Amino acid sequence: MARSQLDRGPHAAYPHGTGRPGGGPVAGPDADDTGCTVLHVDMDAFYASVSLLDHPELVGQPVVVGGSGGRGVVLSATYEARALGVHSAMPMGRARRLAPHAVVLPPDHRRYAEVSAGVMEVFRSTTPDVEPLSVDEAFLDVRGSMRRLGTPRQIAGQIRARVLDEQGVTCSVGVATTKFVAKLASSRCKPDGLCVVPADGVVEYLHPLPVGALWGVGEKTAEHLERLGLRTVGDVAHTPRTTLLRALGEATGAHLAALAWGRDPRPVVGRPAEKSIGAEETFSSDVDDEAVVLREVLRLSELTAARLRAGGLVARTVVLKVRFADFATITRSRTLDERTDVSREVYGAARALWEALRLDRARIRLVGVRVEGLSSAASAHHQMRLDDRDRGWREADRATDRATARFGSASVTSASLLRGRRGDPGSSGVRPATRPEV
DNA sequence: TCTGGGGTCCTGGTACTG
DNA sequence: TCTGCAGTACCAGGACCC
Repeated sequence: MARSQLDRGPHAAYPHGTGRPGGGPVAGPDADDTGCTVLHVDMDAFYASVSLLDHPELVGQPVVVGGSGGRGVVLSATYEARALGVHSAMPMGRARRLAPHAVVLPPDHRRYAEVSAGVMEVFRSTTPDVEPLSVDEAFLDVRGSMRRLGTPRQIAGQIRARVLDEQGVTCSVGVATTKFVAKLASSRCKPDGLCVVPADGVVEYLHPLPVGALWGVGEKTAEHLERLGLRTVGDVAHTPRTTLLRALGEATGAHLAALAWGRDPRPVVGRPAEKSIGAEETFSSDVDDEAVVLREVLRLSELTAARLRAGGLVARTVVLKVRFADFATITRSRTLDERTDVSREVYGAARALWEALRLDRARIRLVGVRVEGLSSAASAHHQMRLDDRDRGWREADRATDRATARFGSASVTSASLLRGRRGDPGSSGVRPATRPEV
């Protein structure tokens, strides 16, 4: 989806590959695709496009998808809304001022997952080498599919046609020799575009672009580079590597030095294993009541631990995140003696971290709970059987998971969470079973 | 002008250990 | 027993991406 700086940057020096002074197209739908076996497919305004499938009467109108609460941000917007200045991640209040007549739709994540699965199926029937980046974009390595399906350009065309035909939404495809350049190309031919960056045109394509086009350069790094007098990718490319390393650190400096010359050795691989799982929640208004904060920490701990168990994982480290009313954010973490997937243990660690902060009626905007150091539960549980310190809690969690799977997430909750919901209208029709307080 | 939520990666500091 | 050192783990924060 178009959310990065890449997407928001000014257009390429040779947009849509109409040509370059004194030569063939440096990039565009008709450029030479020899050796360009990496495709980046990015759905156009995905959430908004999918929402319009269920609201065809709104096609052609400015539509914004986002939370309707006071603190929501724009998840996606149609190109008609974008023309008015609305973009994703923008606060909803500001979007409403920019586009007062825009229709605001709430997100429908179930529907997005459905369409995403269909799109990914198109990708996988094209090549087994698919690396999903998110629900709406993926890298494809089509080297092994060319004999069957044609040139990379032809394959890109087939994918675009099938996605539109089967799912009713458009996508843009970048075709290049590397992931970075393919991603850049797809972002710069949106919407509903195709852009090939030929192997011998990469440097010419990259160097006029602003530094923000480099993958990993956000607002802060761009400012940093600007202070060094570096405004374009070409400026970065012609800066001594040692200077970049000194200014940006070893990893970032080396990364940018390579990307600026179009060097990106990362292969297209399947989705790597998750490294952390977490949940966070922004309160609808700032909270200074510790009991309210702890109830939320409990709910987030249970949610996080349930996701651990659903994935057959255990975690070693628990991280508590707190954002204050002034947006200052801190994190505190604790590494446990034993890996766990038990809600009570995750909450226990998170609560201890909260108490160690010793806050005195601080105004809290957000709390979050995250677990890291993930590994397979199968091996960890073998160890745990030798010391079944939490057998009862683990069994309670399993029972909760079964009830949740059967009756929905509202069916079982901790006693303290139930108290927190007192006065809320019941919604499930299933009488919630309470769990012991933790 | 007001900044969500789910993540990854990197950096620098500190503590621990052999 | 103490000290210095190097390697490693942990911790906290920042930046970035979608």
